[in-house]
Amino acid sequence: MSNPVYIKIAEEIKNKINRAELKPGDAIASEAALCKEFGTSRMTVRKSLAILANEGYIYSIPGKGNFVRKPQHNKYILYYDEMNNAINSVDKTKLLEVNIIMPDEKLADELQITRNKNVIMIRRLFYTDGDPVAYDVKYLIYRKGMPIVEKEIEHATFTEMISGSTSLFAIKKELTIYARTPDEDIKRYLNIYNELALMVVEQKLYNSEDKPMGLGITYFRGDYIKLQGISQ
Amino acid sequence: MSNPVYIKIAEEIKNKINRAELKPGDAIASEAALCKEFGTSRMTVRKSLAILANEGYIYSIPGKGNFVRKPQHNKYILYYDEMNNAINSVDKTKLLEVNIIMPDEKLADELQITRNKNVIMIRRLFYTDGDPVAYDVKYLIYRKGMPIVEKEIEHATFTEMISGSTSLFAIKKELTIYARTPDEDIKRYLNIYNELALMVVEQKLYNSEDKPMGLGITYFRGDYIKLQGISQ
DNA sequence: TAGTGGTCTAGACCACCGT
DNA sequence: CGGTGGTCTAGACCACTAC
Repeated sequence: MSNPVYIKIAEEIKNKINRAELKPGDAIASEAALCKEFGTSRMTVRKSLAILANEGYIYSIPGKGNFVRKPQHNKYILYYDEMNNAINSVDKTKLLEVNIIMPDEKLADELQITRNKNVIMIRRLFYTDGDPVAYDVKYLIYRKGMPIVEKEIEHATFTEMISGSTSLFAIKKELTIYARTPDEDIKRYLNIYNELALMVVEQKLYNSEDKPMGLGITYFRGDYIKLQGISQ
Repeated sequence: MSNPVYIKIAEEIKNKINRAELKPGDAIASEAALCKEFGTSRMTVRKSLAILANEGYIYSIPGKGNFVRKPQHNKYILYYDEMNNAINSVDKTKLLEVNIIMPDEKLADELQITRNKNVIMIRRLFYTDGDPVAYDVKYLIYRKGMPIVEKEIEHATFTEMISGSTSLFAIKKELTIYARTPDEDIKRYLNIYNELALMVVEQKLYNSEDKPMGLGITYFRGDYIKLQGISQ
């Protein structure tokens, strides 16, 4: 164990919190006190505290001190990619339609545009081992420089579609996840003959000015998708 | 704008990345070079770089330099609480059963215990405006000091149930989310008379030694739950 | 006024990488 | 070897809080 000092200090405080010697709301020793206790400089102590703050253990109030935070017991990390999930990955896609459409009221509202703006609609089917597992619709607000080449669109995830025209770092995305029963169209597309639930995932993309760039809705066969989240 | 220097440096580099002047894999200017460029000390520059690293923009290789990271375009933050979601919150609960059981093979396997260990099973219904919206089953490995008081159990979320006996900071949780059609039991519990999909959320709790502490399965009516995730 | 955290400096030594 | 990032020091000044 030749861990840096600031790691050791952070671990020590973390243990105190985990053993409940320090409870949420409690003040932890002042930076000066920690310097003395560990015989180190203030910058080192502050580095430890920065780690704890980053991991959600503590927060600081200038002029007062550092305090133990109430744990965020409902925050999870979720990895979502329409082509890959915990139990399945898409190995083939089929382009059903690419079209320029005028949005209906609901879509115009979602994309925060007027109804006379052009929107690219892309409808696809995703396959695994020859079976259709998901029906996918994407709506993209048309802008110049956008590649509407079928080759590029057919196999791309939502983010990949717009990666040509925008830096991926500048994008914000929102997911909405819910369960539905399929309508007749989707039953036909996904070869559903008996009762089966769908997992629906809506993806909404925003540019760096928080304006919507596109909306994607993917209807997965319930038996072909599991999403997984991990706390913190 | 009287932002600290380290914020300005971070923003400047961030902008270069967002404008694609710096692309994934590119090396950014060395710390010494940045010190000169911004007329500041190395610790200040390093603070800026620490922020960028934390936000996923860059990574560093000791002895080589700092490099622009490929954006994690599939990572989302999800807030999940079995009692509250984007479109609904539970206002009443009903305790169906609390029992000590011996786990079957599947459960014993999930909880990584032998089949002769005691497990607390809690079955509940969640209500909104008088209607049942979710059926909830929790399995907790029994340990001393665990409050099996019905009052405490009836209205608690999974994390709240174990918060008495363990520090919440020490807990890791995993979510598994999928869609299913209801079986006859659940149809009866949730007053489902026609086709309706269920959203199923499994919660698995681990202690600080990564040993399972409990498993919870919540079956939501599809029309009463939406989960939402935000990128980064 | 004394104590707290927030920012910043100008050094230092180290381990690691490339030539 | 020189250049890189990783760690660490011993100061400094500031704004804020509490008394």
